[in-house]
Amino acid sequence: MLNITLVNGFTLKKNEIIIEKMKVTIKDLAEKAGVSKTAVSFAFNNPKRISEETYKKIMKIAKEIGYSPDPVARILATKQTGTIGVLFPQAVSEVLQNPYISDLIRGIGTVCDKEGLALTLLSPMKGILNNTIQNAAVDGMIILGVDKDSSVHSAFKMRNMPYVAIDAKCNAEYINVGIDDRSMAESLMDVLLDNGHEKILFCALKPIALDLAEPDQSTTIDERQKGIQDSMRKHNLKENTLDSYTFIESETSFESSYRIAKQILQSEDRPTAIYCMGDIQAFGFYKAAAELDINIPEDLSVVSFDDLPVSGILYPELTAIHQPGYEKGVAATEILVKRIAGEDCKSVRLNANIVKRSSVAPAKK
Amino acid sequence: MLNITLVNGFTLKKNEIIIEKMKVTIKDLAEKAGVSKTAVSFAFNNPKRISEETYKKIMKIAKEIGYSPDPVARILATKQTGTIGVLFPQAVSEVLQNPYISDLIRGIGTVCDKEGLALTLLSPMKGILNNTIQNAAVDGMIILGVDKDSSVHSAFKMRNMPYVAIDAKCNAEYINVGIDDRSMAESLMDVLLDNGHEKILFCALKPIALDLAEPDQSTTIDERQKGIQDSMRKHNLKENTLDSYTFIESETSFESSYRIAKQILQSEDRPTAIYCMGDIQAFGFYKAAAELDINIPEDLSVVSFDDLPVSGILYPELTAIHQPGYEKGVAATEILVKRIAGEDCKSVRLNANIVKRSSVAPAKK
DNA sequence: CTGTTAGCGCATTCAA
DNA sequence: TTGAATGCGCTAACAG
Repeated sequence: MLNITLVNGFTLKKNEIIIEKMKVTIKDLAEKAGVSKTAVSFAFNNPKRISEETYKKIMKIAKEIGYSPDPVARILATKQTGTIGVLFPQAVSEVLQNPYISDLIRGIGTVCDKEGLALTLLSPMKGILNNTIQNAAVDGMIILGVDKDSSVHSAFKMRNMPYVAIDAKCNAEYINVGIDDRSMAESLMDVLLDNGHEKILFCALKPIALDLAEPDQSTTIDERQKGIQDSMRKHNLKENTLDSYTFIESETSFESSYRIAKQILQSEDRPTAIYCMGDIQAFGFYKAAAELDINIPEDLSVVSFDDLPVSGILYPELTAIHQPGYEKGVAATEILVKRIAGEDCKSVRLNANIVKRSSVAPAKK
Repeated sequence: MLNITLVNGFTLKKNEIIIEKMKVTIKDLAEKAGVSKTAVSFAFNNPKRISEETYKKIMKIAKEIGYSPDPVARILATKQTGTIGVLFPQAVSEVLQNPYISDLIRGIGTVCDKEGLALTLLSPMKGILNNTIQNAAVDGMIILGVDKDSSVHSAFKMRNMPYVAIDAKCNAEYINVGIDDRSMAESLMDVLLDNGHEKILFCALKPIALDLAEPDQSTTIDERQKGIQDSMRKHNLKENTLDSYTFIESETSFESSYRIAKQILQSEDRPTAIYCMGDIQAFGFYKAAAELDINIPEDLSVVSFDDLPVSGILYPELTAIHQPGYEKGVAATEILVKRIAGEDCKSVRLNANIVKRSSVAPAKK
């Protein structure tokens, strides 16, 4: 394409009616100011290196002609993008339906703001996670809900890119930020079993089908299942009793949870207690129960993981594992920033705790 | 810094104990494969341009030595970052407390996924919005809640960067995606006035104090105020009666809304109706009311803007303006993509509608 | 169909 | 304190 440079600094593109403003570069500014490109560069990045006088002159002319350094060129030269990525295993539109994720991102965003970093939301390109890992222009990544796919980890290694996982394995070769899902799951199950519940429905988040041979199941769920079994053993229930419990999966949206809840609560032989893997699911059951005139907790006990701020809206108040979502985001990002700076870091296990409130009552006989 | 290149492709940095893997570049691959850099470039970007045979050879060696094109260098050369930014007037950690924003981002993310674009969350750098506009490495931006600050618009012009606003002015010189806030606000007020309410509390979102001389007040609120006055006029209330109504502001978090709600509902002379500018605030009032044994709608009517999916959890169901948050995000991003491609576009006004449910009852005398 | 060549815009080393 | 020269890794116009 032929560019005709006009005197007034505009460019006329052949075959296009558009007249677009030409980018004013460091060279233009240097010429107009009668200094070298280096001087201009210093003016913007390291003013101490040049005299007060030339600094002022450069800045004055910069304003006049509307110059500011091109971010991309600067990135190429410095090898620093000044942004970190959050890698989701699913489309952004899916993932953001879960308020827990918002909480996580809030935490990540807090540190980014503090560090002057931008935050980019990344999801699989053409369904392939590794494409994204290879092509994202970021200094480091935080990965969510990706555990067992080791190709992910080697992709990071190939790019030599620092990354930190949230809610993945804690004993793995990468850095993870999480809680003790197993023992927390146990405590939550204890509450139900102590109250004599026998017909319990477990409501998990739908496992994510990636570009993997076998559909991935997050280790978070694995750990929680172990915790649930720990509790059963403690209560002298055979482990395989778990099979007689119902285990369902739902999407991570309120509407989907609600739909499933409605269906379940209308069944003949409905459970007396619901064990949710996320508040968003408890939302669905609360709504469905209200509509069906099923009282919580008299007719139905509900417990859940997360205890998000916004879940305070639920009435009666939810018995739940208080999950430090925001703090997870903060911790993971702080670690990532250190790793980008070349420091060594270790996995972190954050504290969680059970909050017993009024959504559980003894099972009716 | 002195780099000693070792035979095995590792670099040893002086004064550092770190041994880091050296980046393998297009040049390395071209040499190893015995072809030109161009051939390699085509192999990755436009395979049809080279023979099947060389393509295979290149890709094979690429895998062996672990080559993949550097995203930043590619961006510099193509002048396309492949990412769009969402510019918030506040820190990400603030803004994400409002589920309405998540809804917006979901919509934006949907189009980004479809188009293969990354999405970066941008907030003011060092408190200055224009810094961010100047330095972000994106192809275009969507701006939220920034209206009256014309310096923002000239900053975009200076960078020659396409942008689209959400919830800003519709008759402005830039492209906006929004709803008819004025008439919607009127309908909502009608409901309250028709039910005989006279002590109404208006609950707005706290205006955003930017780096502006005068604190900005979003035009959304302006429009809604006009709508409210329209309704009052229609009901033969003097406009200045509005002054006798209470008008408060809250942060956009559930906790903040709840705190304020609790305070207000405990006052001697509490309002009989609450008019919320966002669901998140209605959440706060529902919770506070439940705790204070104030029944909705018998003792307190509540109406709101947004009607988010997750607000379905509220009981009794909320009378609200159904706001197409997700759709706004989609529409704005579709327009932005077109603008980046050089197409001309116009502002869009999306449909909203009032959903009358059970959170309103006649005022008690 | 393939390869050569010339930038993209900036930061930075080194010499002046 | 300043400036000339070089390179970052890639793409794309152009010539072969």
